[in-house]
Amino acid sequence: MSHTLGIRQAQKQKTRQALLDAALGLLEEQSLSSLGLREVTRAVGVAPTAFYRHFRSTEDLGVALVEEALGSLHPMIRQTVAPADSGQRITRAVELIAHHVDTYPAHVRFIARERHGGVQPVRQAIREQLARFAEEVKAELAKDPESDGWNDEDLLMLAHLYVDQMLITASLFMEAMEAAETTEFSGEERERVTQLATRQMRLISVGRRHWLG
Amino acid sequence: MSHTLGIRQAQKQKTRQALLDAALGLLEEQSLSSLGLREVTRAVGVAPTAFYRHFRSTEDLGVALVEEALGSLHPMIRQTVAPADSGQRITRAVELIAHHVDTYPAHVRFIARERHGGVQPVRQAIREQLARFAEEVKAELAKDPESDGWNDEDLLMLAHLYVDQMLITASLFMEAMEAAETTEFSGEERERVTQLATRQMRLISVGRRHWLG
DNA sequence: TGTACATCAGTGAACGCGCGTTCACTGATGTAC
DNA sequence: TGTACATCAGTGAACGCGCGTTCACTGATGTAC
Repeated sequence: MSHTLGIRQAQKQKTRQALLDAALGLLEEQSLSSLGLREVTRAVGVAPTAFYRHFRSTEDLGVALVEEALGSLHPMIRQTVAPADSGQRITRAVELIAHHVDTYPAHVRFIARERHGGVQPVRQAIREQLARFAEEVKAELAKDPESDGWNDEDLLMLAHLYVDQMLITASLFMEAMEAAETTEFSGEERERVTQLATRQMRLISVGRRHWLG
Repeated sequence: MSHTLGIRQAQKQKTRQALLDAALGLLEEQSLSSLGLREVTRAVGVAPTAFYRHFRSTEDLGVALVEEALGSLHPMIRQTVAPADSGQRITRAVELIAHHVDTYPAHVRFIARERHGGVQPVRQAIREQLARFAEEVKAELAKDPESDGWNDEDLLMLAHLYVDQMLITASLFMEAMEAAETTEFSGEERERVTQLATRQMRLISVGRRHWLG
């Protein structure tokens, strides 16, 4: 039978998750380096000191958020690079990215913001996870017949290009969402980003097909 | 004859520049959204209240830093896309980017960090300047014979791809520099980034050459 | 099943500190005559 | 050139406030017998 957590453990995890959620919400309008411990506990409704039962500092909480945010990204990336013919793969990838931004906007914003942000351990955690994703994408790409004759280094180079391009596209959808809240052109902006991202990925795919050719 | 500033104006500009320089230094280890006004004036050696003679807030100072940082980038981008044969153009572009990161590391870090940072007016200022750069790159690309048959939209799409790629490359050199301070493999890391960036740009150029082909 | 003790997530008071902002000021620089 | 007044970049004291961290605590949950 499955192991059930004790009441105490379950409640602790619930509070921890509430802290993570509250922090993610507060990070919509600021960076991790200015996020205050008291701010987070106030939003959850617990005493400031309760924070220390879960995290050493807001930096530490930030690292936990990286795991959570990139955990949600993981299955999305898997789907993105799953086999399909090239034209369809790109269309599907852009749709998946748009859907991911709709579903986890705060996660996407957090990663984009803190990837180059002011907190070193968080930057490093993001860099490590993205490197893992690139390895995974590389493994998928290697399965394509188009990858015949490619060496490992070039495949990894291409994988990084795709991963970066996914993040850029996610950021563009994010910006479009934010603009939509004030300018009422939500659908148009979104369509424009879809077109742009699709063409950029197509151009990269064309480059791939003619590489060394 | 050239107009000389009065002593008062000259001194004021000097203090203003000192505030900008100090802020840029302090932003190596944090984000703009956590930068304090008193921190900046303390670093310069003036009273906190002097800050208000130059900027309304640290946000306002941030917008001024965008102008300064992307002002220094402007001539670099011009050189980067200046005519040359394709192979040489890419080699030269990567060298120029590496040199720019060496010369203005704090500017590069600032733009990478605040492009998706927590301060909306600063994000917008960066977005506007990058859009201007993309327009400029597009104008240069349009001059190439390879651009025959390309419509405006696709040229701008390609220009954005190049601009984003330049920023990614700059970030990679930045990371390599930071890693070098602790791991003593400075030259190797740098060479690795040069190789990676060169190949990625080459792949994009191959895609360009065979686009619609 | 019941009892006695241990654990530990969350509390609440207290601390010293640096923050952003206000205000009236000073004294060097600028200007009018 | 000299004088009298205006301007204004930078000062320094003062303010109320929220911060991160410490500490001894409480009381529900867990465990041993």
